[in-house]
Amino acid sequence: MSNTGGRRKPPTIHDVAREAGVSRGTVSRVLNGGHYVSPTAHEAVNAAIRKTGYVVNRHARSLITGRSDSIGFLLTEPQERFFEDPNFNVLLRGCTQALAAHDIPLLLMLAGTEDERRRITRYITAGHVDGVLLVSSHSGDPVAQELCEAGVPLVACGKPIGLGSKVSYVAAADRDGARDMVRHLLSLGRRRIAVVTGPLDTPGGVERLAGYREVLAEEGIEYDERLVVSGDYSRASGEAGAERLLAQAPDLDAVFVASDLMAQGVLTALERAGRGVPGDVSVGGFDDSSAALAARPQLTTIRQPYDRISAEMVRVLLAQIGGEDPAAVILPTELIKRGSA
Amino acid sequence: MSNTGGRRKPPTIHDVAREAGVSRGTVSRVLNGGHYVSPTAHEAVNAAIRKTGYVVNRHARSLITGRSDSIGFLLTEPQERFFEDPNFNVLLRGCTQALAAHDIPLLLMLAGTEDERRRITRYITAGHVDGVLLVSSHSGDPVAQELCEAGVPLVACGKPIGLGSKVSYVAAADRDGARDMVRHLLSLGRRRIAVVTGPLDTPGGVERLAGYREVLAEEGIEYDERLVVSGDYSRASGEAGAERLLAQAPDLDAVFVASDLMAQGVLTALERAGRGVPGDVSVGGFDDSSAALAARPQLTTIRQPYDRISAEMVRVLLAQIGGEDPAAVILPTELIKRGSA
DNA sequence: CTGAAAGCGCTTACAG
DNA sequence: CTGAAAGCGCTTACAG
Repeated sequence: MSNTGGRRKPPTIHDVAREAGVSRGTVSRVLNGGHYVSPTAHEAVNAAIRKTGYVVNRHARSLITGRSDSIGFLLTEPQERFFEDPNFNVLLRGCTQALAAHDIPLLLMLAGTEDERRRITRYITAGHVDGVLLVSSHSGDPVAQELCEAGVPLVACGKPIGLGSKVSYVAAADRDGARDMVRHLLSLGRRRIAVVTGPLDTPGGVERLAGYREVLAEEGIEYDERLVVSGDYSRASGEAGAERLLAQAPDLDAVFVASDLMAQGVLTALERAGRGVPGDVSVGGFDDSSAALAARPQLTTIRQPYDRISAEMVRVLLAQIGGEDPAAVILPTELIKRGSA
Repeated sequence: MSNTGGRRKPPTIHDVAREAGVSRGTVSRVLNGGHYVSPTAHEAVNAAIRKTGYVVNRHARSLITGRSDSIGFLLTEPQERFFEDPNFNVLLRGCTQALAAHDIPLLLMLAGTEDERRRITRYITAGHVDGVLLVSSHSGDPVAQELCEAGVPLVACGKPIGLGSKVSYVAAADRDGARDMVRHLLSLGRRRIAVVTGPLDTPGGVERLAGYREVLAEEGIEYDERLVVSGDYSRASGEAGAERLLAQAPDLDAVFVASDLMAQGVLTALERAGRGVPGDVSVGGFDDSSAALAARPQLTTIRQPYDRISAEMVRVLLAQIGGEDPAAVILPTELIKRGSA
């Protein structure tokens, strides 16, 4: 207990064995599940562990098991998005906590530049982590590609475009969510519904637009290109997108925005244009991130179940590391009504 | 290169040695700085490394060096703040990148609950990381206390209250920043300047209030308790604080808010009360986080140099791990003028 | 400048 | 159920 200054050498399995009066093999067996150990020995070892304050040396263990018992959280998006988007935080926290429950540390890896990508790919394929939680849904991500080919267990957040079906992912039901929102806007009496999509090389970009088109078609409303612009999920792109929409289709009476952050930008542009929300224009977001509550008015939006998404990502990844086959998990979304629509 | 399915066994130092026609000791020497190695051997080893695609096994290295070559980024704040506060993101990213430049992975550690705190303290004191970047400035943080006593190299972000002077930290010049802001508000002709402080058990809470009081005293303006309330750095606490201020001191003509996020809340409350910003009331924030740009109007604020803060935290921590004494680094702030004051 | 050898702390067949 | 022993991949004095 008393550790006066400096770090002293921590006890090893050898110290525990001596204290318990057994061999190191027996201590190790207790540490690894307690199979083939007599109750007496088991107890003696546990007591010795408590007494010595023993904690396993993970390096020694990893050296022999070949596993690192750690997981990488890899972000290949441009750096700025990471700051700005509250969703990342929620995901990162959820994954860290889910892993902590398994006593597995999370290594944060940022691969923004080409150099970083190379370094990190090398690090991962060298086996320094047992698997990777991937946040990046742009198509043709070279890092994801390489990791896949190297056989590194991998779970993506959102369906990765262009990586084939052998890669695991966890995603929200984007299309259904979009459908719910557009139907909600219709139920409000809106007919000139514009849309600000996400990047069209991401599933969220493609699928949410698809949901929008589906509902319009089902209702016999003609698809009007002037009502459609794309953003990059940033607040600024939402603002710029709304400006283009107002110029192209001044008669719009609603905007479905593919992310809450972009919706914040849309609100700014509408306010500047003198359009009241929700009086003149209804605005619907997507995510139910903290941006939805920060917006004025607060955003009616589609909740992505980020808590469940992170938990499932960890579950699927650990299963895959354990030898299971890749899997895709789709989680339902929910319409959250607030002031903006 | 071609790695068809599955993870094959990576090359070891032994493979490199054989390829280069030298002993493993020589390979190791090349890996660790190249001292006492002939140019010929050096070249042969490098070529062999390239040819085999060798990457050092960090577990084996750590086992013998006793270092983990990894750093923990420890957050002991309640979880919610982590999401909401954009400053954390900037810090986390900056630290990750600064460490990446040294090829040192960052382990993200969240110690929100008592259980997590215990688990993480154990993990760290067991030597699983070489040092810790600490984000928590509440006084009497038990984790920080324990780590300090265990002799774990530690650098805090912001001066830790109650940990004595032997712990390293990097902080912005809180008091000076607050002084600059209050002087700016005075220069605008404001005289009834209110303040929403941070938690008074954090240096940011105490010091920014101190700066406010100093300037008022210097200008012969009486300190009025009704103009002072405290928040917890959250948006909601800013909103609530402004409401109390409006009730206690309806004649206020400016508010200095100790964080941008709280300032967003203040803006919401002022708007609801029908007070125009900056017409009726000038509002000054602190941080220059993304919240400052998201606010309407955009916030005049005090920039904390988070890029430099994270870089310095890493520098000081690595120095300390290398045997240097603890150090405190204070970085200057800057007044950023925008629309709110 | 270089090789042979010891040893870091653990796990895991292998005999008993 | 248990111990003795080999071995994971590396670094580092130690001789030369």
